[in-house]
Amino acid sequence: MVKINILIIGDHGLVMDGIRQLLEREPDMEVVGAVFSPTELEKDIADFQPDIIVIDAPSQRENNLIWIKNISSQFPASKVVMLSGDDNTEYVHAVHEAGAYAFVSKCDSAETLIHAIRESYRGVKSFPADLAFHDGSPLTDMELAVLDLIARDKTNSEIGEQLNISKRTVEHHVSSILRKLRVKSRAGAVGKAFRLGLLE
Amino acid sequence: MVKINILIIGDHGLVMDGIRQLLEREPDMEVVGAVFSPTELEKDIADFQPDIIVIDAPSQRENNLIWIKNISSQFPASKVVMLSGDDNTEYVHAVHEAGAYAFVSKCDSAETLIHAIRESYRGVKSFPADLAFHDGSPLTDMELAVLDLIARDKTNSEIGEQLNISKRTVEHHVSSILRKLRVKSRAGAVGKAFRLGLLE
DNA sequence: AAAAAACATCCGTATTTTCCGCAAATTTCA
DNA sequence: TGAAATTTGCGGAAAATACGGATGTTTTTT
Repeated sequence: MVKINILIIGDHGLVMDGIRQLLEREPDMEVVGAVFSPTELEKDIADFQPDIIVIDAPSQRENNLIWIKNISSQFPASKVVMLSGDDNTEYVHAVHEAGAYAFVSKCDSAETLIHAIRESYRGVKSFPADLAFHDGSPLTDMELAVLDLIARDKTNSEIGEQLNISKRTVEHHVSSILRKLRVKSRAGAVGKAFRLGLLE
Repeated sequence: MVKINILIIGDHGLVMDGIRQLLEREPDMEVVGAVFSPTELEKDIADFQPDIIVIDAPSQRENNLIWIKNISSQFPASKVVMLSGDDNTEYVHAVHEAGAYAFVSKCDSAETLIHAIRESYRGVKSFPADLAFHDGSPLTDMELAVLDLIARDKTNSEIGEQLNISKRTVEHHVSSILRKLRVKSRAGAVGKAFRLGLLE
């Protein structure tokens, strides 16, 4: 079985260990790493290749938002689940705007966190009910259009003709798609897109 | 909207025209061609690229079976819907064994034929209820294994290592996959495989 | 049991496509 | 007004694909 790879980011070793224990009890989850407020977040993500990043940072709330923005824009295949003691509406909204997939209050149960991780992995966002959200693709409209044509057996040149852009521009979109989905090949991108529900 | 491309093969021009009229009334279907008992079936399939081939041949029953076998083995992306006036059990069974996706008796209604075409297009076989059938992949086990790894972002070399075969052999399987699914690229193969239900 | 068909394995060569790095102008939107 | 998106170019290495050819095994058919 393919497990959900989870990276934990936090400040409190004790709390992070507790979360790790909680998640390791689940047969479909694996904590591949736990790092303290990272200075090299990109490297950590590249190393651990997490499907889910659980951020548990009681302080430095601005930093959290910056991290989330960076992750969701540069590594959208790693989905952020925010675990916070502060659940005022503005903050929750800011976390969502930043691109996180879930917001779980520390007042919630462990089941809530686990459920939020599974849902995020499936591409479904989980936020407090008082906010209405839409699931967004991490890809832009143009990237999605390109990806769709890739899945329909088109070459970059053909895609360029069809979308009235140059072959070179298509190549650029393709490389953005590969980076965002964290794959090496267009075939891998198509596979991942179907599994993530981006295509059907 | 992407229409279902249909090629009609038959002996009786009048009947074929009637079928064409029936099918053209459906907004999601397009009859891309109609040929009499073809001498160059391969060429016709390559030209018309049909999703569905409706065979309506009252005579030469052996030929029908041979055609179906050739189509299903060499061009499995074109699914055969057999339209026959002869619906004795042995013949229905032979048609199924040959690799057709549906068997419709001429005693049936037009709706039955249209439904059978849509189901076949989705990869679901339609045969008289007295026979039990299983949907089969047109790909061999090895080809399916290769295709799965392609969808998981692997290169041919990586696939070779993983399956303990040479890169060359992988290339051979890939070309078989492309031919059978009638696509030009591995990315197109992955897209088609997901849509046909070969992968998930 | 023998013949035929399908499957799996391997190799060479030539061409096409993909993918990456570097750089930069224009548009769009919050 | 910045940040993100879109657009395009050049050049080059790597991967994929097409086109041939060859051999042994397994399965199916006769």
